Amino acid sequence: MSVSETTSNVDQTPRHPIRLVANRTGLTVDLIRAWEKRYHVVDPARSETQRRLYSDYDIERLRLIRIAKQAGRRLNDIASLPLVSLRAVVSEESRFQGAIEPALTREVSWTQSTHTLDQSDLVDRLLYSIAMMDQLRFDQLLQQALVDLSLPDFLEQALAPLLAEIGEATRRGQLRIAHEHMATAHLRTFLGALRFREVFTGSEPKIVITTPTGQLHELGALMIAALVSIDGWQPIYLGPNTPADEIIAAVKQSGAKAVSLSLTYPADDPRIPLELTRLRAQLSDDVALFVGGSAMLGHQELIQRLGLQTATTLDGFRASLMQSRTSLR
Amino acid sequence: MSVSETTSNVDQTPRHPIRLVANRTGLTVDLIRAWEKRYHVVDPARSETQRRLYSDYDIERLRLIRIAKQAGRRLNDIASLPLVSLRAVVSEESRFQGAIEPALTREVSWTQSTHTLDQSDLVDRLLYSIAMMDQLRFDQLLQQALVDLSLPDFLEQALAPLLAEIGEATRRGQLRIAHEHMATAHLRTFLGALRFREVFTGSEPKIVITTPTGQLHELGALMIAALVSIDGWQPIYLGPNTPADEIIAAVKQSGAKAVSLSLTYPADDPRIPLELTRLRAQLSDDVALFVGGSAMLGHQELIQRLGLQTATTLDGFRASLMQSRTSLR
DNA sequence: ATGAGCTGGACAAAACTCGGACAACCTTGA
DNA sequence: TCAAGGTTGTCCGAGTTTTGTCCAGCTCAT
Repeated sequence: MSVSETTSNVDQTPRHPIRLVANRTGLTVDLIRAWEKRYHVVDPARSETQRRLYSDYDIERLRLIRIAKQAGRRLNDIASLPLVSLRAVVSEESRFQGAIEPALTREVSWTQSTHTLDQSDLVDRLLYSIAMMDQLRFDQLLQQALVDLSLPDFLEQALAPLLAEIGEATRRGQLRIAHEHMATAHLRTFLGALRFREVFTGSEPKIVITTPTGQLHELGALMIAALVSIDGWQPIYLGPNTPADEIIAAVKQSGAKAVSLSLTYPADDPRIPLELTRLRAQLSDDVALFVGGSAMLGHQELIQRLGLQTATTLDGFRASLMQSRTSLR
Repeated sequence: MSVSETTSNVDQTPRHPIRLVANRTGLTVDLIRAWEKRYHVVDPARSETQRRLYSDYDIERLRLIRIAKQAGRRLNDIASLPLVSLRAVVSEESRFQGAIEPALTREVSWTQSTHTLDQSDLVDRLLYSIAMMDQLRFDQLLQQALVDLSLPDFLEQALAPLLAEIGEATRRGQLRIAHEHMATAHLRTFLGALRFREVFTGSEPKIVITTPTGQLHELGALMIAALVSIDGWQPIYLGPNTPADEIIAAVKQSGAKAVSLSLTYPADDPRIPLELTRLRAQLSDDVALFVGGSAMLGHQELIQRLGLQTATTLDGFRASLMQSRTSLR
């Protein structure tokens, strides 16, 4: 982190007080100071009265270190890594890359049990805030969960179960339609903003994300958009219910290298096969076409016949997408 | 145009007494005076008898400073920033909640923006970025416009014309449906995030915002949600297409004091009269019911008969809402 | 006349500083 | 397997700075 840190597009001018850093990183003020004292994780400038002043760069470091720590890294091992390596460590997650540091490639201890416990509790709390129609609380809980979990974990362990539970509870009459509406509208906002957590340079490969004609539910597609943006793709998000011809036009104009379609409801819409077939036929072969969502299961033969990529889990989707990215060059 | 910008198109005529400012900003009278004394946060004019008189400009300054403070800023750091920088600072924080880096706002933020957008030009540029399917540019332009304009001005002078133009251009075939989809989806995200520039204490009066059954377009409703939140209301946003019974349930459970419905398309849906009538009948008399949007015009007699409040302009809407707020106590 | 606004100053709570302590947890090696 | 020692989050106390609130004595509005 010393002088050797030449390349970084992150602002290094010190201007943030420690409180703001704590808010943004989800760390406590005490912890930020402790990390500084013990490991020199950051070296903030000082105001005239000795108040710490952090830069964007510092905040990014702290965020990444927090995530790496949560994935099981020891502070000692990562505290002095430059930002680039930290990014690498975090984006690799548990996958090994070897090129980083011998100390880092060793096995990571997973404390999964405590996590999953908290998770069910989280969903309950979220549901409760919805039932109370307490939008502020609902937002608070989502916010907190996002800080506590990495984005993929947040989507898979918090949001996906939550959506399922909301559907269930509404069907059972435990939630009114009004509750479901409020939750859906808020999640639409929340997920939409997630896409912009990443800094886009404009040089990322693009992926068109939408749902086909007749598919009105867009939350799944938005989850995908948020997810791919942390893996270095730039999503071209078209919202729900886009005809095949329009998807094709969007791909051509934007030069996208992939398309992701989310299918949820209705599952048996007769337009789905037509649209998928048309889409695959008109798209150039080097454009990958992903299909996901619960309604995908009913179209297995078709998907196979057309040679589409499918994704049953978000993680699986990320993996295949990663693959199709490397095969680009 | 650039340097002469101390005005930033917010009304600077001094007219508001300190009490009103306190109500609108959520600050105490003492605190406003203390901030003035210590940091010269504002410099209100005085009446002949030395009473402070604040302008709209002052009120917005105070609002923004309150938000920035809540995000962890120190008063000293922000007290003397010009209005545009304050807006930038706040949007840096509010763009995404939680532990997040500012993405596209970086070159905009903190330092004064060098170029201010020409109003007439703005909509054209936005349209161009849509036609190019350049989502990053589109977002950048929106973000910049929001820094240059106050929120009400942004909605009225930038967004409303833009939406009209998008509709026109699509009808004329100058934009594809794909373009319109992309723009709409992005605006949905953008507008949704605006609602959270405010700091809610939970003590604000609540207003349920939605569109009735059959009305699927939600951007108008979202504009309302963003707008009322700066006037000290807490929106309970239900998304589009909510049945009257559900609206009623939401009002009852949340204790909302007002309802705002946005009607755009289709204008002649036969369900509209039914839903409106039912709604007014079931809601208690002290709940104000506002109807707005272009499709409102076709239902004048009904609206009159039911005694609903209408709003043809956003400004008019704000005014009547303000009135119904003061009449609460 | 009663309530609200004005000023200057006092006061106290909150927030930040530092050094250090401590308990919970983990790793390691006998 | 258990003890020793390392790691790490949290807390404490005492001193400083920042910030919110309150007061006294005054003027002014209704």
